Amino acid sequence: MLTDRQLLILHAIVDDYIRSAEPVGSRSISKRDDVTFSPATIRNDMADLEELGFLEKPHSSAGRIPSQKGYRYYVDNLLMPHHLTADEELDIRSIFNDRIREVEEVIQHSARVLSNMTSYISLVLGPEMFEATLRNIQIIPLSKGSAILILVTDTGHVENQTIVVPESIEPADLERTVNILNDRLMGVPLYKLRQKLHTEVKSVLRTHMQDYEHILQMLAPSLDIEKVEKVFYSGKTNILSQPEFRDVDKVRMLLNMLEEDKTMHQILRSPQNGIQVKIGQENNLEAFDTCSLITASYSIAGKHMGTIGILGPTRMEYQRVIGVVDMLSKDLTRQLTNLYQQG
Amino acid sequence: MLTDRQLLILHAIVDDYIRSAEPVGSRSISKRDDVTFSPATIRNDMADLEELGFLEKPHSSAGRIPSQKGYRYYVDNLLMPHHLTADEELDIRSIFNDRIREVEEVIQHSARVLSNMTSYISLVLGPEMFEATLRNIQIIPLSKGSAILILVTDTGHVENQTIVVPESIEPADLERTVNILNDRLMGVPLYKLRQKLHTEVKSVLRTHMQDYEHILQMLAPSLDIEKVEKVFYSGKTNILSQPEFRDVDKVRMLLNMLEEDKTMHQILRSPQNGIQVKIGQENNLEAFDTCSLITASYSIAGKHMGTIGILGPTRMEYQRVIGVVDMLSKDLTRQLTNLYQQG
DNA sequence: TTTAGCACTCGAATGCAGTGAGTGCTAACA
DNA sequence: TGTTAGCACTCACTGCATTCGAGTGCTAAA
Repeated sequence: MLTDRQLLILHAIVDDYIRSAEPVGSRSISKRDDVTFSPATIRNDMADLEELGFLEKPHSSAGRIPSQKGYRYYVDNLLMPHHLTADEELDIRSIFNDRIREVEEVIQHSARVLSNMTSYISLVLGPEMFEATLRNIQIIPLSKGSAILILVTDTGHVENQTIVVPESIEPADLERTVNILNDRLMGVPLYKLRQKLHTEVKSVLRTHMQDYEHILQMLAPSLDIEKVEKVFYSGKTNILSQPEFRDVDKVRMLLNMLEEDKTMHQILRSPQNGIQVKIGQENNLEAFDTCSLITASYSIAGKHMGTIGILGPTRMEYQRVIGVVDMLSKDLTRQLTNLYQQG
Repeated sequence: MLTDRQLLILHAIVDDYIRSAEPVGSRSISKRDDVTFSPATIRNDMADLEELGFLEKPHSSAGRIPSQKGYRYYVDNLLMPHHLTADEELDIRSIFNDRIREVEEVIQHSARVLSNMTSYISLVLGPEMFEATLRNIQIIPLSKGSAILILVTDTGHVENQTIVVPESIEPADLERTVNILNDRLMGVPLYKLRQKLHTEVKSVLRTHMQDYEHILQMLAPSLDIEKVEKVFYSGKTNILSQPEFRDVDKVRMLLNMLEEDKTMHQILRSPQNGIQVKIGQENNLEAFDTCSLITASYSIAGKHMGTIGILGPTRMEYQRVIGVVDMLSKDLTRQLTNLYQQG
């Protein structure tokens, strides 16, 4: 177990390093108000902390920097809860000041605010529309052979696609089809649409419509909702101000990774509630070896919607970021639930 | 006027510099197959070209690099038309291979292909829905106090917003309202919706609906379509491979500029037809001083839709990029027109 | 157990030749 | 008169030696 003094020193080193990005020496720590020991004493404890794996030396004549294990201990045991400043509260409030027009708009706005507040990269997954249920379906004829198919979910998400309408199908047929679809598919989760289409809807269509084969063919590809959701980012350029990203190659590696939708999707998809902190190699991704990821999920009426998070260097202001992300995810959940809860 | 030899040398220097990004010396030019003069002769012409402003020296003992004026002359007078390679044609074709589900999807896909082909940043403005006309309007009730309003344009664009529904309005009222709106607003350009709402629609609503004031209030903000369209990018990280962007500060300046939607919007908005090439300071934007922008517009059935383009260093492969952008914009126009032309 | 003292380490900064790619100028040449 | 060979000159870049200083580890004294 670590002694009180070792804890104090570890805490001081992490704090200092997060602020300055420079290796921390024994002398500078001994000068802090909350530290009363001499540099030599601190050096001894630093050597111990290094042996235990909490600190590392960039080279033998430099100060110490926290290791990944050091950050982990700091986050798990030393962190005090963060009380949002008045400015921070205002920033978060500002998201909900405007009239909410669209869920996605709010989420993206949140990402923007988050990256501005923290100077790191903010990431957003969702809203997760896969498990949402269908509220309404529309087909709007556009030209001779094409129409727009629109799906509205109970969470207010709108999905639209162009579909090709076979010659043989009349506007009146489309109208009847839409009525049948709304009648039979309302309340069905999106991922079950395809299946329902080929069972229940098929048999109903057969009894009512002459050309039901063509209609089925027209609808099938559109109702096969894919599971891939886009990941949104804000503040990608923020990391360019961080000293650990002075190196263009490192920046490129990181930014390229962010373009890999599948990987990022996987990393962000965490149905777990509450704040999650992944430090350095805990992300299991080479490009993120020197980054930390702080995420929280948001939901609508208890239904998991997506994830919002912050990506920064391992040398990150954990306390503040955790506080802000936590608050924002809770506010999001409350406000969206408020707006969309089943009435 | 420039002599033939000077033209040859200017051409050679620009070509070489575009390839190598290194100042070009007289000796290396004299070694080219198409050049038969000695380095000394070439030096004389280089001095002349410098005096005329077509070339510059980074420092007195280095080779020459093209000036902005040099690039301009190169683009205007020396460039040969580019014949697309088989691979390039394939890449462009690939955009239209998949079933087209959405205009925006195609446009963004185009941007991605374009940035991959060129290794520069591709930008896309549009599709321009401001002048599109309304094809259909829907209001889908969501919960007690909220609904989704959906606008479909003749170009297949779908716009949706959440609206707040006053307590006093019944579902039946909404349905009647939608019918009136479709009856009166179909074919109206989006930018005239607001005006029409307060004149024609207002008077019709008054005669049919008891609570028309509330309904107007509910609709007004949603039909006030803003003119701001988003600019999409692809390949932002590509410039990190360019030697002129070794400097993180320069990268940050450029990428930050790309986030300024208003400025970028203005820069890309050019109703002019055909290829446009803006070199360096011609962009009138400090962050773009060492960049060139190549743009072309695309349209649907003769109606201007948006702009697609490439942003790279002034040391850009003009010939190839111009060829590719030109081809793509024409293909886009053809394919989209095909799909959405008034039937 | 803590601290003062001291030798030691090593990266960063500085100064200084040497190198070489490139230039401009002059004089000779076709 | 236009072209070219020759040559002195410029200047970024590289490598090397030197200094500087922040920081360490160790030892011995308090």
